[in-house]
Amino acid sequence: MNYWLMKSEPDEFGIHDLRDRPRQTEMWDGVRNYSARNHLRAMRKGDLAFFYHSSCEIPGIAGICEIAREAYPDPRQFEKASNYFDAASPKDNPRWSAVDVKFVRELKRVITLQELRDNASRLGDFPLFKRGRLSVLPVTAAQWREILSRE
DNA sequence: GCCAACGTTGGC
DNA sequence: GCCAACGTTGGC
Repeated sequence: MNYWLMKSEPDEFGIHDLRDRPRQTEMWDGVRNYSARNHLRAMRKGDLAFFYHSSCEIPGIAGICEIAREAYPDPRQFEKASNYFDAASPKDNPRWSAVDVKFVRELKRVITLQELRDNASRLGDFPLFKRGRLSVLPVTAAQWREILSRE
């Protein structure tokens, strides 16, 4: 099993929105960055992901979700009215992928970006700090455990 | 709202 | 294939 971190702006879609969805499941669409997309495609059903709140008052990890459906073509890329429409994406070889995520639980408290930074040495090479603004990124099992131990 | 850090695009 | 210009992300 693999671990991931997925970013979302809580004003748009936060961990509570996922919790309140029918079947507590939602399509994770709109990823328009190739390395993030490649991470989506590497996800397997049952993998776990940190649900990270970005662009908000207190950025950090707010909950845990599970990959409920593996990568499939993101329907938004073909919808002209969508912000995520991509006229250059071939119908027979869609450029962008989505997965379905299912709510697992909220964390007892948000583990903030500040706190993660303060403990960077214990996390080792953590892509959240480095690879720019990637919205979907891998987490090692050791990092997963280390972060949850702070809860 | 600013701006640094990246990623993407497109001219050459 | 280089790289400047441009766009986006996301913390602050």
